[in-house]
Amino acid sequence: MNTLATKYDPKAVEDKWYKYWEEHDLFKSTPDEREPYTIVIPPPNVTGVLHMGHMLNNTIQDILIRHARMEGKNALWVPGTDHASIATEAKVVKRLAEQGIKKRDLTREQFLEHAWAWTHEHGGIILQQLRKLGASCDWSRTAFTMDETRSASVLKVFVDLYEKGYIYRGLRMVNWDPKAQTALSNEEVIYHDEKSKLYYLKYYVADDDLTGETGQEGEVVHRDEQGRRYAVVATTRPETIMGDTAMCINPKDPKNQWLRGKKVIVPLVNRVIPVIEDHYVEIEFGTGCLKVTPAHDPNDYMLGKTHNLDSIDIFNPDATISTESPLYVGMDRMECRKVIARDLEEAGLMEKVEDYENKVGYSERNPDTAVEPRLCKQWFLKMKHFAEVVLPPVMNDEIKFFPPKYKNIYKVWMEGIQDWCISRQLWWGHRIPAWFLPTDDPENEVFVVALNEEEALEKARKMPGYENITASDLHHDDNALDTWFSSWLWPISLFDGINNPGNEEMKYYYPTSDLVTAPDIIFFWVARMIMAGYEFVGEMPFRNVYFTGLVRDKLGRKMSKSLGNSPDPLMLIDKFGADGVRMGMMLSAPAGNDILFDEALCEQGRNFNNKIWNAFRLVKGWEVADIEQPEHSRLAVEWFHSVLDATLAEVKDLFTKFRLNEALMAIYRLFWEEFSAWYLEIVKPAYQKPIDAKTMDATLYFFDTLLRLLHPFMPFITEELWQHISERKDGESIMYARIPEPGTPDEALLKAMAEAKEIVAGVRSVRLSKNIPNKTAMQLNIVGKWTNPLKAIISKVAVLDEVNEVEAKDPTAASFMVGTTEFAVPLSGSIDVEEELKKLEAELQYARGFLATVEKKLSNERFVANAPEAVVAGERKKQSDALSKIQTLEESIKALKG
RNA sequence: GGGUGUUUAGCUCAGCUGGUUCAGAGCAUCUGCCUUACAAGCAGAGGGUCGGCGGUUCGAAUCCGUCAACACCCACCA
Repeated sequence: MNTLATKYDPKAVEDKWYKYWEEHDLFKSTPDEREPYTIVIPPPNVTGVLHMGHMLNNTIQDILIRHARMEGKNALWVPGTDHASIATEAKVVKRLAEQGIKKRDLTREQFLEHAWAWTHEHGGIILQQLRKLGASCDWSRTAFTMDETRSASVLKVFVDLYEKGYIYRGLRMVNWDPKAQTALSNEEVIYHDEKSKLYYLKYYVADDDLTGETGQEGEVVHRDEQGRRYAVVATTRPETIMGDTAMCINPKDPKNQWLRGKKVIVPLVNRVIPVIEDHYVEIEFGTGCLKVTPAHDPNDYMLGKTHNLDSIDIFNPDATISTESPLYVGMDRMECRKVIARDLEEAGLMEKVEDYENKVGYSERNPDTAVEPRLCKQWFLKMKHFAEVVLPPVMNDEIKFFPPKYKNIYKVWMEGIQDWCISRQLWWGHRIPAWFLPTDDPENEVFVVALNEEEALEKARKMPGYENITASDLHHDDNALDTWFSSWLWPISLFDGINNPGNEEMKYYYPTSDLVTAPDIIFFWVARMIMAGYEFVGEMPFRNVYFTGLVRDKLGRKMSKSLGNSPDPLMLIDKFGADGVRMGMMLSAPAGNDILFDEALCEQGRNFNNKIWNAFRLVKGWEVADIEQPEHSRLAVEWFHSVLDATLAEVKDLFTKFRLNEALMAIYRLFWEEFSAWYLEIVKPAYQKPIDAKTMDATLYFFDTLLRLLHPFMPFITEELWQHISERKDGESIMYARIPEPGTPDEALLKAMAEAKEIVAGVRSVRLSKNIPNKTAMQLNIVGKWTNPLKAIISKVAVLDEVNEVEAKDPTAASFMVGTTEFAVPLSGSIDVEEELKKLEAELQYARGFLATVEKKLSNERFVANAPEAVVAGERKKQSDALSKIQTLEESIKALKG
């Protein structure tokens, strides 16, 4: 008798095996003659902590990596973290603020010291957490987007792209995050529908001589009590009127013809501005009058350019009102909106206010902060060339997207691509390798782009007029690069392919195999990595991209801190074990759909662990003796080989399609149903009786193979049991055990077993309804001939002491049908004739109905004429089967009644 | 305002080019069992007009049209 506990305890084994794997360098990969299989991790924020999204994502990656390793490939999973420029800087600023330190009181160097301190303090926590999950990353390669190699790569690429003419500096209306005080790319702006107000403001006509009305139909003229005329402008942002430099109407708008050529007065501000005309203005929107604020709206900026308008920037970088404004200086924009609405109302300059719903852009990294359009000089990367290069390989599946619906999303983005704003007014990040030279004309900057200051100086001295310049005259650009400007190089820079092109590692590991990521960064990251791959290596960065779903709670809501519906992954691991949680994640993760996470799934995972554990206890408890192999065991071994082969083939196929949850489910059922409930029950020797060697060997082989199949999903318990199943050498691990190639299953045998199971279920059903204990051996009669080859199995599992062929059924026996064959279990006592009749008659009725539909089909000449022969033959078979079944039932009923 | 995807059992999902793998799986539910591996378990059972309507076809969950609901992506109507 074995002494193992009846419940599996993950805590006792998980850390032990992780340590073992690390100590024996089992995650490590170096180039060799095997086929490589490579994944680069989507680098998490260096100071972040593990959340459910990471959990899902990294579980999938680990499953793929472990599976590839067990297929004999040289599997490498490269880990690392991202410096997350804007998010990390925000955290550091916040912490400094808590200590009473303001960022602007620090020098760049001082600030960076704090940032590095923060990074070292929190950095890598998330990588420790990944270890708990079982992630088999090659930790010796752990990289950071701001480490030496990666930083050098970024600078080199910047200089290269500048020299190729793809990077330029331009004055543009950009998305400004007033909290972080930096520009953002278009992709970093998240639009939300928002309930707001539409304010209708009165713009009086300046020096009104009351002439100019056309009297045409449709003309709308507003007058106040004194008869003074005014235009009405609808706006959602009254606080920007201080920046108004024109009012615009559509020249074809009949309502506003009288305003043509006039000047109007900005309310409260009393600035006189011209009325301009442009077809851009929608006649139907509001009153057809648009206030133009070139400094604070992209469309207005465009109007300003075409109509040569002044631009008044009334905001400071933090979105408080600047001294350019005559009013409300220093007030926050949101506060100002309220105040100015009140003041306009009081001054009688507000026609009306309506409820309105519009879209407002928010900063991705500061979700409470509305983005402010702002005109400023930034660095941009021209994208057209890149988009043209990378669209075809995705569309023609050289790079495959799973699920493929993302191809279309990718295509639309590429076709409408805009230049990428790559500069950020931040310190935490890669400093832009540009140096400005002194110049008398502030409108025209003079700068050089170079890898470092020495080179910059050298380049500067070659410029006319700057021959004698010194290093102290150079001003290094203060801006940092967008974080994604380093992550887009990740699959290359991890192998040092930028600094050291064509090196051995690049040749071996690049292109990587699969990328696993969430779809929300398809543009930020996936698309740009493809661009970088083709641009800097001339080859795709990965062959397949598997987009996971979003992790939601079981009600389908997004996980969020405010809802409190986001479980802490480490608490889950503590409660259910890493294997249990991994399985819980995977059970709920159909390819490409969002996953509705429910703790109950981890429970199911834990229960499965326990099932495996107990199956192991059973098998390990058997004594082997030199005895004959029983017939039922021989058949069971043969049958299970076939099921195993079928599942091996199925799982192999599902892996190529990234249908991992289905693969797991197939293995789960194989283990629980086929192996535990059927196979083990068949071969299990009687209590305290030994087992024959042949069956034991086969069983251990099966168990071993099942553990291998399960290992990618549940690495810890499988290693634990695999190590116990037979003697292993130190350093040996299931991680490198091969998953066998599937053989050809014996279809006839599988079919026979399916029938055998039905017969067994029939007998068990009789037992249950007649209250016959499972231990009591019974007799089973078949009406007609036995054709099923698995009689021995049926006898053993259904606990039968006698199996006979009979001519006719004993009317007092309980009967059931499998296919067209009737089986009968003779009962010593009398059966409930009434109940048995009811059951048989119900079955008869069903069979007759079924026959009717089949015959209707067959009597349809067009069906017989048009349908393929095999289908018609199938229907005829159904017909004859139904007829024979009906006959059998009718006879039974007659016998019972008689 | 454009575009894409989804809708099949109480829940989460499979069902590929129309027909014997066609209505399936897991979980949940119900019934009976503490049967010497496992009650975190065993055995058995019930449960769906395949979102609605219309069409093509001998035949539709599957193809076409249309409507509806939900989800996501994109877009400068203040």
